[in-house]
Amino acid sequence: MDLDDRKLKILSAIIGTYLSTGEPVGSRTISKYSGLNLSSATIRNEMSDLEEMGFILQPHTSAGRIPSDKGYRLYVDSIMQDKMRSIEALNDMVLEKADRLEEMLKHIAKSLAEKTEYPTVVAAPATKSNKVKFIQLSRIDRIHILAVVVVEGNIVRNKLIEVGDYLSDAELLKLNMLLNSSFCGLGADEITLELINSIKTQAGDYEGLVGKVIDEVGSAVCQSKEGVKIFTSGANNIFKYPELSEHDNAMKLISAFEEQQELNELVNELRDEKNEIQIYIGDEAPAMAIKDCSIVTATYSLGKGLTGTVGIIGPKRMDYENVVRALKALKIQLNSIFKMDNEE
Amino acid sequence: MDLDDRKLKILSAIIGTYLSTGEPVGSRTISKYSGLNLSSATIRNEMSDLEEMGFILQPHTSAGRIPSDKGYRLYVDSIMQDKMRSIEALNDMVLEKADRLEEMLKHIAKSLAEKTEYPTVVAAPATKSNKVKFIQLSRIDRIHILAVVVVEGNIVRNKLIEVGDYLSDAELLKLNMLLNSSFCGLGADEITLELINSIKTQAGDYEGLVGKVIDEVGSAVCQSKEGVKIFTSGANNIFKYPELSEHDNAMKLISAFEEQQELNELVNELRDEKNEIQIYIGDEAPAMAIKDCSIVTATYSLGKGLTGTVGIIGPKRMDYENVVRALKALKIQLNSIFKMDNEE
DNA sequence: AAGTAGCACTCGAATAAAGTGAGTGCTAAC
DNA sequence: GTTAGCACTCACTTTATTCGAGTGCTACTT
Repeated sequence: MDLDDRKLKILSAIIGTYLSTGEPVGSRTISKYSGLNLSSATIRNEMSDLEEMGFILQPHTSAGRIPSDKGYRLYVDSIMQDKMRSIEALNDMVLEKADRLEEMLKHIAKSLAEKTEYPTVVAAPATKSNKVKFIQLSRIDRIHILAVVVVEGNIVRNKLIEVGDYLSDAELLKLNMLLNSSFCGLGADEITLELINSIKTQAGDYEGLVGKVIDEVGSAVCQSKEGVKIFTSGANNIFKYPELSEHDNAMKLISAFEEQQELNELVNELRDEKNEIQIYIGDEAPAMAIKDCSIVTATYSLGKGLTGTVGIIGPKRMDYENVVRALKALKIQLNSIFKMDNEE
Repeated sequence: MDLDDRKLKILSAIIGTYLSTGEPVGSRTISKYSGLNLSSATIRNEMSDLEEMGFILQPHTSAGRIPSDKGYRLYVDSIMQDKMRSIEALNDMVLEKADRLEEMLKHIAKSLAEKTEYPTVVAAPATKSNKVKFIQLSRIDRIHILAVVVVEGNIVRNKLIEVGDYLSDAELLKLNMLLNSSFCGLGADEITLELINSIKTQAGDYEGLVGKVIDEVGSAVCQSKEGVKIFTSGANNIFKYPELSEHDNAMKLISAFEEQQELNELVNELRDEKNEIQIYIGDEAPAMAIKDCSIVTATYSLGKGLTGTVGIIGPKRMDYENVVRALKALKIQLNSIFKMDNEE
């Protein structure tokens, strides 16, 4: 059977209507409001074909049709682009330039959730090899040393370390110089066990302390995939969509958002090298918790392999057009922000 | 009318039964299982009295009785202590000693939520006047200065500041000395505008930079009540209690947990000077979102006026005994951890 | 051959009616 | 004071009924 133009138009009308109502769509509705000037009977015949082809399905006999995953897929792949209506862009999404990356990401998650009315997930940038920019040990009091590690992208980490003996200023200075001269500019792949051992030896009495600092450097620098920080917002939006707020579904989703574990895996799975916007419908996404949802993700880049992921989770009947548009706009903003950071 | 011993026993039986079943309790149930050896008719008479006195109520005629807020109140105030069964204490709640306070608090919220199966809220310690312990500016690159501020309780904050001109090591050292000698040991009440102005003047060309640092010092030191960090966990537990997972309620609760705004106010409202465990039943707590819940809070102290709050939110029929016990145990643990911190 | 009107049919959802049973209050007897 | 007994209440369950949106099929029109 052939998916001719008319069938496509009808399918588009069905999906469009279903997106906004969430109710199965009947032939009469399409006949009246699609502007195709066809009787409901004709529509019915076409619908019958579309169903046979697997693009739509009936929840039960004598109900209207709803899009199948395959139907949604066709929609986002081909139909959507054709009708990209001109809607005001997302430029009013204020991204105050936060000086801390984390705050900014949190803010992004929140803005996006408010704007789109869907739950959002933002994963912090991760890279296989962040480079160390700066290390500093400071004495806080007699027994506490504060280690501050800054890596590229100006991600700051600090760790309080207890020491047995008092360290003199001179000793601290020596350690600082040792650490900085050894590590600055190095990425995870360049920090070898050999190097670490050599430095520990050089540290002499302070091997323990230096060891702890190096641990921190390590975790700052290699941001292991699993450990990437993610920020979520708008989980409560699921209550706006009846099909998601049904008890079991809601529980799964809320749990996933709280635990973050599954989201983390999901986001990593979905980290896309091709740097484009991606749409996963239903089972296409590798996460049980959202198998009744769709997720749209964008990979943003802060340059030099520093990439993170932004995702919007919604019902399958989510407003793909606007979501995609919002993510595209966001991507541009993020890129420009990073450029600003660099130029200043 | 008199609340004699028998009435008390019956009330206790009603509440006990209701706590575990969540269903209205009938006279026959009490007659059979309470061990009082009274007929259902007698129980009915007593129940009628208890209802008149306001301790229990009927959802509708011909239903069993459920405890009223007043009944719960009496229960937690007097009945509960009498029957403190010996249940294994909460010593298996592992509190790995995290070196960062935040991680520890997060961990506490999580453990507690898992242990009790209720949502939990932990508010970071706040005090009107934390004292500054240490300030340090470091140059990260040509245009970025990292300011690290440590206050008592070893809370570390850092802020990245952009500067127009390159600062030499000597200048940085000078600023560091100026800041440390000026602020160390001071609390929020001692940092006056006069002092700030004087320092800014001394900073000369770097007034702007120093101003930003002072802002950070200010926010670190006075941890303004509203801004206290709170950690939540186990919000998904509400789905275990039908009366809370009903759509509207669930939405309110989940939103409250996500926004944190209302929780923050709540926790502040409930910060208790008397340092004891407190129970708020239903409307007793000043927060709309949890008006159908009870909340049990404990105030923990890390010494020197550094107090935080731990709260457990559950249905009114929550297991007060165990929750109170868990919080008491937690309190002891927290106190001892802090002592360890000090002695080391 | 493509489109349409018409009609019988389906089946979930909404509404109504009937039945069930846990629970009550009251009274009278022990 | 306690209890057995009984009539009564009322949410909940079950069953039956209706309703209507929507379908598939057939026959008629163009």
